[in-house]
Amino acid sequence: MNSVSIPITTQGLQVACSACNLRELCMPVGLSDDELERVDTLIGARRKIPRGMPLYLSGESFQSLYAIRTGFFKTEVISEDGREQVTGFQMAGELMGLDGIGTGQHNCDARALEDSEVCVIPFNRLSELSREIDTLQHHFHKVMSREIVRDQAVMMLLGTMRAEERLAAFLVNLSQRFASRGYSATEFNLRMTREEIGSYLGLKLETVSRGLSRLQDEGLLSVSNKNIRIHKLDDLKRAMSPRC
Amino acid sequence: MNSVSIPITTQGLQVACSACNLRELCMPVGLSDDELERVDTLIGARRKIPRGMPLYLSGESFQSLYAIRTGFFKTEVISEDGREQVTGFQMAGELMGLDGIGTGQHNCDARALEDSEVCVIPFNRLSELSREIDTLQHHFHKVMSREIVRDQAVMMLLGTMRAEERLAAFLVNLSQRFASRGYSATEFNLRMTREEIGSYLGLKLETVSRGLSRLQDEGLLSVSNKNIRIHKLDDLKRAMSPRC
DNA sequence: GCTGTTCATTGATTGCGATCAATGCGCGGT
DNA sequence: ACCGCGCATTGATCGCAATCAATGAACAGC
Repeated sequence: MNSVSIPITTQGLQVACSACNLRELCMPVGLSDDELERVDTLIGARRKIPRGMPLYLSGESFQSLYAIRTGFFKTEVISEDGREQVTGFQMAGELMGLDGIGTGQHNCDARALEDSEVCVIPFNRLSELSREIDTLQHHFHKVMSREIVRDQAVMMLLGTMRAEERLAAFLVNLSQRFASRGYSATEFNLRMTREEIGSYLGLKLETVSRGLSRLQDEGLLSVSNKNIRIHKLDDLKRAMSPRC
Repeated sequence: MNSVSIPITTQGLQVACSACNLRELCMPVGLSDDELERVDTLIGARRKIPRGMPLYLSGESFQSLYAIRTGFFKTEVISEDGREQVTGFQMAGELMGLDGIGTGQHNCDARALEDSEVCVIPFNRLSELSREIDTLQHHFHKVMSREIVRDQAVMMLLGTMRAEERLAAFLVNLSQRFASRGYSATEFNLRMTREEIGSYLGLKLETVSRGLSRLQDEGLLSVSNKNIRIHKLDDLKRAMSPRC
């Protein structure tokens, strides 16, 4: 436990960015000590979000970005005519709120799928600081760009893949993100319901359920409620491609 | 013709950003004369892209963003397993290439659908200048953010809408973009084929064709090859919503 | 002007995923 | 431990869009 050496604030236990174990995920590398110190001042506060509660809602004024410290979120867009769609699932180290910059209002709901904690990053401060620290500026631009690329990958999934392929792609993606955080790539618990998976993948919950059962029958994985054990990750990756 | 008073360079006829009639579309408003002058230096060159030719291809090293001066483009992602999907259609005043910032490589193909001309914006110069000019920085962040929001809207289209609804949404979107450029909102020529529309909307070309015929039968519009005349824009907007 | 090619339309049929429906399971609350 | 409710699974059927197929229209090249 390194938290004993960390300053305690009114917000509770605080870990500076410079000491955060998620640093490689959400901060640029190669900052000088001086720069790192200034980046530490970026984080305005922490916020704990209990499971089921919103971090922000569509229409709320945009002030800050949020970096997930612990937990799991979904973002969901609700259109004028009442359609809902999950646009993403976010986990530790990922940034939320980028969609609010354009209009000054949040454009989707962000909701915790389990008890979570985020770092609040006031956008004004980030803008200022990124004018002074090239590396930070470039890192921020990269993060936004990667979000665009991620969205394009989802567009391709929704536009061209069949149900089982989408499911395989979804699971492989989760697997990789867990792995890059030091968790098992082959065994994990889903934080979201079948319905939320379906909404994200453009499928109905029954189709998601059937797809998982099918992948299980094929021996690629085992499903037990929210627990997933991937037995043949290679084959699962192959299942993302057509006619195999 | 105001071009007689404009400096001529080796690139041919040049219009400074400060004098460009697309300024409101691709540049921030509220710049001082001094700032405007510096923004003028941003544009490295012009490039003419003949119909069918690529502006850039996936995998090429990313150096610049491109602002469309005239013409019409599509961007297309090609996945490892050979799937292709049109991820967007871009017209005058819109920015292309944002997806390349994250990896340093272009991530999709950008191809001219008609003879086109773009302003080349070296990304390094844009980064530098946006460190000095707050307004420019903020504008750039807004543009990126809006791209994310746009992509999310496409995700919703692909995830939740039926064929005819997608088609209506597509046409209404085109209509609005033409209108905001001073062209007719109700009569325009499509620059892309049915197949390209289908790829963008996650439909087959036959379905696109049938959908257009159906909207025509319903009296909402007339189709004659690539020419579209919208008769009832309000009803077309309503056709975006389920069961009407 | 003719020809070949690309693009578009329309019809017939198929098949995947949606829908409707019933049952089962797990978890939180008391 | 029991109940109640949300969540998940599985089956039966339906319907929309994909697919297969044929024809026609537009357009570029010679």
